[in-house]
Amino acid sequence: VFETDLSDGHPEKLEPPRHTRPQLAGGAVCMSYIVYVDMDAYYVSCEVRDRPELEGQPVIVGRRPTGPDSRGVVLSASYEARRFGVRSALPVVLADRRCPQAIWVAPDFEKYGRVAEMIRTLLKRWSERVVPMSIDEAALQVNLSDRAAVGARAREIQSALRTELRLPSSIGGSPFVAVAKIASDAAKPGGIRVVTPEETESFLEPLPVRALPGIGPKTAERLERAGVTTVGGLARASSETLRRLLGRYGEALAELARGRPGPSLADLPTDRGPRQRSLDRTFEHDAARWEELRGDLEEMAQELSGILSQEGLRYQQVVVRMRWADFTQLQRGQLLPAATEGADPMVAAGLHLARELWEREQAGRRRPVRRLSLAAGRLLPRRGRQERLDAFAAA
DNA sequence: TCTGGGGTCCTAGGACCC
DNA sequence: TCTGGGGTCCTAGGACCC
Repeated sequence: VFETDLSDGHPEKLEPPRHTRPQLAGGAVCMSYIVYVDMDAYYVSCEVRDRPELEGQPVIVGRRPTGPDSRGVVLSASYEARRFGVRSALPVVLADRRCPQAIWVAPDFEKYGRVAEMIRTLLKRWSERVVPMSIDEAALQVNLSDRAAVGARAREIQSALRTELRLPSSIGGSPFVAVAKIASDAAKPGGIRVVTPEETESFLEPLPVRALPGIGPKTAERLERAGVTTVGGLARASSETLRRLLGRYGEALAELARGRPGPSLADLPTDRGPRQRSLDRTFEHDAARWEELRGDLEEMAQELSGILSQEGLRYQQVVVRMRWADFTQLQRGQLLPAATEGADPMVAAGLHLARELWEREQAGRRRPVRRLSLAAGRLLPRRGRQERLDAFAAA
């Protein structure tokens, strides 16, 4: 999450922000801290919570492979399992090979969502501003400006999570959201790391560029080819180099590397509704016939529209994605004339789009399909008023 | 080593509008 | 008949995150 493009057509954004933004240069005024809470081995911890006998065991959340060509990856691994080289995103086949004695637990996402709500409720005890950053991470504005006080607060929070919810966590502290997150990573597992403004540069300097949120494998590789491997190196890179390598985004990353703030917590949206809902299905064996795709797509549209209506959401866009064995993928989307609900328009649009992608592939390389995805976008909350001229008929 | 399922944001090009 | 400068929206693809 970085600010970019401040000047393009948004003159109001050039004005100083309403709130006090922490500053590094020019004197430390009101360096109010952010405490960043990141749960350890979250899915596994949720399971251990319900089954204490799993404590201290090598536990893997994921679907245990049934054969050598089982598809799937590990969702979460306990630290005991990690000792065998098992980690999230590792193919389940390899995980089973590396740690045959592991205890496998099938994922229960509803549970993880419920527990996440409990965590957020607990965190609100220490701050009115709790911003969920993902299912297992949250940032809190704590209105403290002294490292000892922040450390003490972090210990209180960590101990409440452990005793009241029986969940382990790692906590980072910094006036800057991104630095607080990086500090929580550095504190894993089970630790607390507070980085003062004065320490920020020396804390970041030696880290690999990959430690910065927003730098993934591709960007790291591009940087490495230019001789930039550490955050310190990134901070020292010239503007031209960054622009050439990473475009406009590069400047924002370098600012972060130099220890300057990204957006403040007050700028991060807390409870914006979802942008998209989607379902993905990876075939056990790549699909080579249209009938297989069609059947699955209809099922997925039924399920997805059901989820949306449960959430009270209408959709105005339908997107279909296909991935082939070589992992390349293609997508086609369609904007509907109006926000709508129910399965029928989704089935119709989905089939049309999938057919288009399918025909295109049949005209060319005719690869079988590995994964099929269906997404609904442009989501709007359902309201009780008429949205379409022809809605009278339905009413 | 062989890669799931769910999301987010950014960018570039084209169509279109005034 | 050929044309500027500004903007928005849409689509597709890419990178990243947990």
